[in-house]
Amino acid sequence: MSASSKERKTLDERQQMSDLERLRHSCAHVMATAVCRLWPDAQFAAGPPVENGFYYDIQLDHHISTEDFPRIEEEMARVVAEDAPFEKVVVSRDEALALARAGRLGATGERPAPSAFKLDLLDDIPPGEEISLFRNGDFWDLCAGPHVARTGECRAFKLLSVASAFHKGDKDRPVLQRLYGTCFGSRAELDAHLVLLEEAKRRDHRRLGRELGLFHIDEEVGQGLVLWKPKGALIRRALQDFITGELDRQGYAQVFTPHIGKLGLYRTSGHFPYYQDSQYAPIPERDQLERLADENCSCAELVNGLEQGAYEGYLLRPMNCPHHIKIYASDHHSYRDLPVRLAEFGTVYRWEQSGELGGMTRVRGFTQDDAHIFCTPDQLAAEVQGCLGLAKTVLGVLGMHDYRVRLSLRDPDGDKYVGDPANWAKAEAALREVVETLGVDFTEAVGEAAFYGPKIDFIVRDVIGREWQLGTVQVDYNLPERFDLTYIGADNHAHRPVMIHRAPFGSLERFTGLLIEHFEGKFPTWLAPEQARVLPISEKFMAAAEDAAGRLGAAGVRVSIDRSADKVGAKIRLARLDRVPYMLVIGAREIEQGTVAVRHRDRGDLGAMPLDDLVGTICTEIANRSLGSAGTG
RNA sequence: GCUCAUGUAGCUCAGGGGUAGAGCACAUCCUUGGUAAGGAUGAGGUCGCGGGUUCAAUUCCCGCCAUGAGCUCCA
Repeated sequence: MSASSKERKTLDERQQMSDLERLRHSCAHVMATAVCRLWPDAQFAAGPPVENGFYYDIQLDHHISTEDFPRIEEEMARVVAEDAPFEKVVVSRDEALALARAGRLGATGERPAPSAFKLDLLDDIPPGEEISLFRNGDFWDLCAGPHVARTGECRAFKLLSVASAFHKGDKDRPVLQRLYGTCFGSRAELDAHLVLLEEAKRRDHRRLGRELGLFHIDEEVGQGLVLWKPKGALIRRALQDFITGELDRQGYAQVFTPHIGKLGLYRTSGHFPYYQDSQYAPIPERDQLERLADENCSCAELVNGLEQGAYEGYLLRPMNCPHHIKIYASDHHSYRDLPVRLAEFGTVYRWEQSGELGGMTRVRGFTQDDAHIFCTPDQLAAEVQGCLGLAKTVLGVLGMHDYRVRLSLRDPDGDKYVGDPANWAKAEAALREVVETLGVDFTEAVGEAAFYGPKIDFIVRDVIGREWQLGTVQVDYNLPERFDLTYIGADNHAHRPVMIHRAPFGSLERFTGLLIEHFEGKFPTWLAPEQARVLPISEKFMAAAEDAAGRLGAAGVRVSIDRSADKVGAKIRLARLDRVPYMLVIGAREIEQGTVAVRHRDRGDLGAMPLDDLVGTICTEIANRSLGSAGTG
């Protein structure tokens, strides 16, 4: 499917634009009018409404920067004040072509240069479909609409950012400047939205990760390589323990395998050299390197030799499957043994493009909560069901309900797929049947399947609205074939098992990043790196504080003592900034009464209670993996 | 990888052709306190890295590296 056909909406869909989308789309025209007045040689491509605003793609020699925003906004305000009507004019294709050739579309007057992008967009309009222009004052644009009545309605607007984008999302087409803005029905709504954007920044896992001491990414270590600091590691351990418990219950076997493998392994799997652009470069063997150096071989010769298998080397693994496959293949299997479920927190390395890296959500080295299930075709549906149930359980325990499920199918016209069409049909039917029983909404995405099989993905949004794939369940007919995997069936003949790749978290890095944003750092007690902090009123009560912390620690609670010379108010402030769920204040009063004064991160002052009561409360909360008040926001 | 922007103390940021500043954090001391910031003093910087222009560059120019937004990509 080409980008343009994916993006192009039918006329019907366009007419169904919501009021807000209509306003924003109109504001995009207002912005284009202003840009056109300031830079008459600007060429416009497409300018649609998007989720939180609108953009217009512009080709212009002048590089628009944020410093230009005030003058563009001023000009926009003028266009709004003029309150020109948006007038729709239906034209014939020939008329539209003539106007575009005269440079009159996306313009405030005729120009020597044709409206090249508009000509291109005209080409995409199917024969027979109505072609319309919209005019506001002098500004004429090829546009199906709809629009608001007058420019005066676009009062509450703001330019947000400028970025680049390829024309029609195609990297072989020209790079355009994409100017983003937003528009609301009222100034108050706009202001509320801008406040929301600011709040979103405060939830950003990169910021919280630093403030809470969870992880660090160091230039000298390498881009996209996450260092889990002690507090982040505690969260990860809690997650791994949680998932391990679920795997034990569901009959998985845990394995451990190395992070590298010989190139031949990946030639067999098909990942080398075919996908080498997204892998770290191979590690050639030392004696081979020395021999080549002696022969004054060039780099290109080395690369060619590695690709063709003339010399051997190792690869940082881009996925765990081949190792698990080799474990499966190391034994003979009867149909009675199946399914074989091999699980590992497996670390993989992928050479993601530098512009795509960010925080923990897109990294170059990450650990999947991976497992591979080898089963008979008949077992496939039940196994997939188990996987989906696990993913759903995991998300449910964490209070993450704002996700969508995507059933990714093959494009029947595509040629990138491997395997028997009958198997595909069977697998797709099985996945659809299972996902329907899951009790969540799902969408089907044709053409999104992996080349080796269909899959089901769990997709969540981050704090700035970007969608990320987390958990995934993928059916694979390809690798069992390539590695010639077999099991002996009841008929005493060798049969090909089906493989399922699945990872309910996706990767611990991405999942933890999204979890930080989901909880705004306020992890439920079972995940909180520091579950309780003892705050002695003064140093005089340090012994009592030590005693209380000792008893909490003995009960398995992660507890610390604030030994600073600060007053209680300051200690509470710091503990709250660190998002510690339970604060225990200890002073003369508590010692006399044999209690501790408890304050909860979200619930405030809980009053005095015997320490044993509190230990019981906290331990129950941890054992139940209770969400408490976390995750409700 | 592409376009644009950014890079000054651990963090958030101000400044600006004549080798640097604030707040917070940190250290020491005073204070020993009652539920979101007690006070004083001090330490801390090759102004991302490398070139160039200049008598002089952290400041201007170029290249690189990193970060951010968007695009493209994600087996």
